[in-house]
Amino acid sequence: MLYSRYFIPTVKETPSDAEVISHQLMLRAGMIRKLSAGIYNYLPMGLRSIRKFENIVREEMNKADAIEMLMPSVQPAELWQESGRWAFYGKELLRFKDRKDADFCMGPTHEEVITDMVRREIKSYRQMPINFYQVQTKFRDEIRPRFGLMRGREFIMKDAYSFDVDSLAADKSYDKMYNAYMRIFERCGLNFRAVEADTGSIGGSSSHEFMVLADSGEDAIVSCDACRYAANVEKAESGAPLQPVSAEPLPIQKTATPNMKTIADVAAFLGLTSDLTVKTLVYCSEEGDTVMALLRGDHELNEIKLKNSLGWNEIRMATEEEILRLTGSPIGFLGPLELKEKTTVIADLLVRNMVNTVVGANEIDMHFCNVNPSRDFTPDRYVDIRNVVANDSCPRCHEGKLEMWRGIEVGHVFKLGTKYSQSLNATYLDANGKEQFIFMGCYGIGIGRTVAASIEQNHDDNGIIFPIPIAPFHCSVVAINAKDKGVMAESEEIYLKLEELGIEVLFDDRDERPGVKFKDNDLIGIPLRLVVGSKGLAEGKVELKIRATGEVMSLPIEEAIAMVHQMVTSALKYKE
RNA sequence: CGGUGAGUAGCGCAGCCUGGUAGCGCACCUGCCUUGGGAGCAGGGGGUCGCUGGUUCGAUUCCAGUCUCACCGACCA
Repeated sequence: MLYSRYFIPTVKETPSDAEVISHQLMLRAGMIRKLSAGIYNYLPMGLRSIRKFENIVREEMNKADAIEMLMPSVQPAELWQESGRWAFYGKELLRFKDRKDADFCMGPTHEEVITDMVRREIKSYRQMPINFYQVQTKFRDEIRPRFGLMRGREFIMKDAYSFDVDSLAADKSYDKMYNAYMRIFERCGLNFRAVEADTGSIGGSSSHEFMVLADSGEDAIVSCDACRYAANVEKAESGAPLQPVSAEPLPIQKTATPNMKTIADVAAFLGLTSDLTVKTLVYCSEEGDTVMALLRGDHELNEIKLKNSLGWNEIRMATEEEILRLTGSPIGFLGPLELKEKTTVIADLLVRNMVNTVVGANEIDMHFCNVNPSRDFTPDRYVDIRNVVANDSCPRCHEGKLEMWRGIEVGHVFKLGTKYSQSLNATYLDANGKEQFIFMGCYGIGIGRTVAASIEQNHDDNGIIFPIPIAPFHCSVVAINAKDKGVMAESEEIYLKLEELGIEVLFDDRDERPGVKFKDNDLIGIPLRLVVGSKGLAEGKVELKIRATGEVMSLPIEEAIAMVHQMVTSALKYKE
């Protein structure tokens, strides 16, 4: 490709509205341009990288016996009403009407559509296992789109759906996809973790997320430093053992705590550390049911765990008025004792063995001291409802400690069970002629997001450092002086030879000063660069620079070509 | 959805308080010069000042409405 005839609109200045590095660099390198909030044009360079990654995904999907197809991005409301998600999905689902006033939506995912197709076509156990996938543009009307391709509203996703005769077979399909995902992200040279995850609005029994480690990641994850346990904090189980009872219970005592509304205030006022107090939170369901959650003072509530333990769809903090009605007290002095109205009380596991702790008295400026669970109050249940923290002991091996990371979710695999096959009535006949529900799994990869995550992980002050498998071009040939006929002729010959070898080359033939060309080539992240100048040519040499390491070699022309060929070939060959 | 802020040339910004018809840097075009890390000189093109209405002799500037965008909040009892 001739740079002068291609389209790479680079910019020197960092656009003011781009916060994270990948967004800034994708804009500066001319890969994307914003059309509207969370909606982007993919310019040629951006598209090339995206296609590269898509094709890696396709290769691995095909290798894992998934079959490519393509479903529509516009979907009829009926299917969503049938599955129950038309009501459940909320505002993220972009809905609209056609000219006949019929309801439609932009597909945020395709479980309904694929299940509908499968229930019409798959009738026998002989037709399974089967797994369909597609690479499709999705639309989710995010509350707050940001970070460029990282959290767009319109985005490209690979999604796959497996169909099996029973749970055991479905587990096999799941494992196959899990392994394919491992290969995909390894092939891209990403530093990532597969972690246990909550299933969220997709539903299902269990799932793993594939997380690219990056400080800018929107998710917190933990991994054990001794065993293989790793999980999203939303899901991570608390493995900390109960503290042994260390003190004699003292008589309960009501104490004035004027204006001490936070745990930190109360603890400081009483001369305690916050882990010796109990914090009380009140939450409500959509229907207005309330629940009181008790946690050790230094811990955070995990809303997802609480929600799941109650079996509620949605959860929100109670308002001041609701709290006043329930406890008779303003915020800051809440506790499980002497409630005005009866409510469910759920305490975190670690609250059970606390001794002589502190809770609010449900009365302004008052707390109870020397409170002892089960003696002074009994929660309805003790459940793990807190967020794990760094250095918690591992819930699996109990030997290691948990480490915390930030991660970007680039892939997610789910075991769906029969959730959708039941709601959409997708059944087959087994070997005994008996009708059974199909077992499903679904598997997503954010295509654009993975490219962004890769940039997040691979860049320096000068710009992007693409790994060869997803770089828009493998190598650039930079002619130092476009007016020097000898340099141009030699550059072109090198360019053609490399292309003949199947290498994707960007030939920078522009009539620009060398500095401009070097800056652009660094910014757009081409992994290998051959510089052709008159001085080097006098000795029959060109310069090979490796973007990632900064390593520079002056080599005879043929050797340089061979070296590039060898480096590209070995980078693209994936070792099993 | 709430809070804050911003919309002026392709990009980044100034001007607005104190109304008189718009400017800077980069980018772009022409010419000269230059060619190993975003050069220099000279000349030039490009703006319904987000949109609608109001006040005024006159509005980018003041007022009202509206649209768009960005940032913050939804880690707390």
